[in-house]
Order: sequence, then structure tokens, then C-alpha cells
Amino acid sequence: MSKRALAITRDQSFPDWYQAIVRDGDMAETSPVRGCMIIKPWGWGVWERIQAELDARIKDTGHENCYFPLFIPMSFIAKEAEHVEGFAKEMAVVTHHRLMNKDGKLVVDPDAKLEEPLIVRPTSETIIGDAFQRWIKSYRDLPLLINQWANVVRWEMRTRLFLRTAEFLWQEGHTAHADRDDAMAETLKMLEVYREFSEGVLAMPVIAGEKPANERFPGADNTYSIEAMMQDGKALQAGTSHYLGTHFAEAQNIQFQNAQGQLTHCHTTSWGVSTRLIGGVIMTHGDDDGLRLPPKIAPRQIVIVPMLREKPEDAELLAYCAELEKQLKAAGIRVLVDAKLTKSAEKRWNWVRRGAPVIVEIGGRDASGGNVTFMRRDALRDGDKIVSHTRTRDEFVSGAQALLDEIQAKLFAEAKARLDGNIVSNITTFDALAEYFGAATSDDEGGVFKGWAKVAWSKPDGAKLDAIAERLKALKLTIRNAPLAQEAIKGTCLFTGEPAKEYVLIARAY
RNA sequence: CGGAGCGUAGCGCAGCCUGGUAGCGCACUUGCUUCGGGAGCAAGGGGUCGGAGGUUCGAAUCCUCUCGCUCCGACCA
Repeated sequence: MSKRALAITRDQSFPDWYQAIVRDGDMAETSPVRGCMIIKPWGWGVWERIQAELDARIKDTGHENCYFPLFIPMSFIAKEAEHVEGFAKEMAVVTHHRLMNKDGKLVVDPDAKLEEPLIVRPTSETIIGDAFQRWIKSYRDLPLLINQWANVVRWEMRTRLFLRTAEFLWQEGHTAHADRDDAMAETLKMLEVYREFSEGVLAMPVIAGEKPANERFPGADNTYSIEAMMQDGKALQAGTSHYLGTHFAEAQNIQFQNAQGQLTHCHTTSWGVSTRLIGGVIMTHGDDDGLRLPPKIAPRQIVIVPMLREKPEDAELLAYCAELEKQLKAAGIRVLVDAKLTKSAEKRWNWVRRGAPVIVEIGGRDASGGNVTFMRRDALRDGDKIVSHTRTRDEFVSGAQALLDEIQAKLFAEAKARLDGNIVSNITTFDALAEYFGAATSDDEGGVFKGWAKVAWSKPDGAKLDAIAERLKALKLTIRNAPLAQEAIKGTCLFTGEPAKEYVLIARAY
């Protein structure tokens, strides 16, 4: 086998491969603060693209951006019972506001204790609800549609870059409505925005559906998610949308006067996606040569590498590249000329690892012949051989956008085929389910691909559901969601033997 | 926080069992030669061996504690 751009393959160890791609793809690194990450310029560029694309969609659906404080009074969190219980175990708390020098050592000043501790927001329902309570008086103020881009902190036991970090970045939408129908429509509308965004921009196919009761957001009546399939067969919850009923409205007195003059509680929603999406993109599109970025989120869609030789001819080569850059920019393409003096081959492989969709290499003969030689990151190799293409410069420029579109489409098609081809739907007994996923301990053996199972169930809740969750847990499985697109149900529940009500997806998950 | 494994140069590793004061590959610097492509030769730079104690004439190596990372469990976007 020929040399790969990464030192480790997916087959050898998927978790190690993931880390290698985050590091060698210049996406992020661990920080001096446990569980927090430093997002490097290339990784941040991807997040900026995600923000730009998603923000436009959030605004198109009538929402306005604003910003609420990082700190939330502890008493706010305490207002909604389920909410407290859900988040209490992972909150960072600020208790003091001053340091002092004691015997030459910097210590927390015991006299500077805050009267009321502040929570570093794990999510903002309560502090935004407090504002909603003041902002909403009349049915004429509704619906109130707010979004914010922010960082949040959840003190996780175990962290993984992008997938689960103590601090992460996200957008959180918060809305208030006059009635259940309107709030539910909003919840599902934003879920659909996420689905379209994930598939259309990230080229990451997902299944949208409702979470079972035991997986709901603390304080929600209904939680919906989009679930993506990673290359190791595990599911990744890539976005969530919650119908919160009137729980927060009642806890925080968010009321309005309706047309009949009666004081009524609002129905609220919240929805969010986070930097976790970047982890999803990596595990959806990455290969053994590194990351492959969908053109729509690549900070640079085309990278031009001049084959510099530190000779006088370099000037001509650079002029040719600059002209090509100008033409591509004019065509609306994000392009970079990598004119660093690093060895050309080294530069090429760095861009392969980073996942630039198109890598152009220009040598003296290309320049004098008016040609462009390039590689597609989505189809880098034929077997072990690197595939490069040559076009005239004009051909290349005029076809560049179409090429990027084709790459975007191909990445999606590849991932879609993997998702569609790896959901088994012929499992009707718990034993068969256990057999399909194998013993719990074999989970991380190299190269063992397990997809998802779609099974019929009777949608029990309470103790019955908890018992099912326990049985699944022994197999390291969870119910991901009940897809919104349901076929006519037939047969009996795999768990209870009762008549089935719907299909749910079962998988190992991140 | 429980179980397992691992921390030696930027990255990947050897050395540890059988203590004698640090090495390999890639990357980096310089020179020469190469040059349609992950080049060759030569010369270099970089590590108080995660940290703190202890045993010892002497510790990367043995002992204790501690911190961090990875995987598994619990928790979760």
C-alpha cells in the first residue's frame, strides 16, 4: 500500500484516526484548561462558514439575533424542576469576584464572596425566559422569535474535541407562542431547517425524528433531533429542537393577554446546533488521507500551490497564480495561493489533510502553456495512485463552480448511500437485535462496522420505557429517534410484544 | 467518579524487566546535488524522559503520591 497522508487508518483505530485528523488537519487542539479546546484558524474558518449559512436560514425564518449574559443567577436555574435536575451535575459556578495576595500567593479573597452564586450558562432558557416575561404583554407581541450565537459550559466527565467539550459554541433559538399548535409548528420548522442545512450544506445526511421520552431535554414536552451516521456506524445527534410546552412559562411567569383579555401562559420552544457538527463532518467525510470538506463549508475551496524552486523563474509562476486567483475570486470562489517557501510536496499534503476540495498545482510548464493541473480531494486516488487533471486556465475557471458543486453533491451521495445502506429493518426480536450489534465488548474492535436498526415498538413510557432503556444499555444501545417519515406500521413491539405504534431507530451513539 | 492502558524532541516510537546519566524515523535549520512533484547526500538545532517526593554513589529505568491523555462504564449537544 502506498503512503497515506495520515499515520493511522480508520480500520486500525477509529478514535485514534479521529484525533489524528483533528490535529493534522489543523482543526483544533487541546488547551491548558481540561476539556476545553483551541480552535485553530482552519477549524474556525469552517465554523464561520457554518455560522454564515445557518444564520441566514435562521433570519429567513423570521428570527432575530441578540445576546444574553454568560452568567445566570443560580436562582433562575432553580425555577424549572426538571431543568435543574438535568443540568445540576455539570454546572460551573462562580462564587467570588476577587483575588488577593496572601503570603506571596495568589488566592481567592474570602471577603469577595458573591451574595448569590452565578452559573456559567449551560443553556439559556431561564435567563431568556426572564426577559420574555418582561417583553411579552399582549398576544400582539407573539410570536417572539429570538436566536443567539454563544458559548456554553457543561462540565463533562469525559471530553472529545468537537464532539463533547466542557465549553462549546452553538446557536440557541428561543421562541414564545400563543398556543401549542404555533409552538409545535415552530419546533418542527426549525428541525426541518437543521435537516436541510445538514444535508445541503454539510453534505451530511440525517434522519429527523422525535426522541423517546427518556431522551428528552430536561423541561421539554417533546424533543426532536436529527441523527447522522458516522463511518463507524455510530449515531451522532447533530441538532435538537424542543417543544417546551408551558413549563418554563409557568415557572417564569411568561404570560400574555389574549384577544379576550385573559391572561394566558405562552408556549415556548428552543433549538440548537453546536460545534459538534464539525466532529460530524469529520467522521462523515474524512478518509485515510485526512479531512474532506464539502465546498460549501471549506474556508478555502480552491488552494493553488505554485511549484516554487527558489529561482528567478518563480516570479513568473507567482504572477500566473495571482492571475488565476483573481479570475477565481471574480467567479465568487474562496481561493488561496499558498506561496510559502515550504517544499511544494509538503504543502500539497498539508492541504490534502486539511481537506481543501480542490488542490491546484502550478509548475512552469502549466504557466507557459496556460494550463491548470489539479486534484479533487473527494476523488484523490485511483487505487493507490494520485489522480490529477489538466485543463486550460479558461476552461478551469469557467468550470470551477460546477466542479465544486459536483464535489459537494458527490460527498453527499456517498454519505447518503452509507446511511441508507446500513439501516436494517428486518429485526423483530430482542435476541436478533443483540445478535446484530454483537457483544457489548466488541464495540471498538477495528473495522467492525455496525449500522442502525429500525424496529417496531409500542411507544411505552414511565417504568416500562426505563426497563427497555436498561436492556438496551447493556448492549450499549440507545433509541435515537422515531423518524418523522413513518411507513404504515405492522407487527408487534420488539420489547413488549404489544401491538406496535411506530418505528424507532436503535444504534450505538456518540 | 469507577475499571483498563499510556505519558521519553512538533508527530510516531525504542530504551525501562536486568539503574551508569537519551536514541530512531518523519518534521525543522544550513550547504551541495536534484526538480512535473510525498527527492538524495552531508552537517546541525531541539528533550532537566508529565510533575513531586523517596530508595541509591548514581533513576527515563525501582517505590509512593500526583497531574494529564486514550478506551470502557456513568452523564451528555
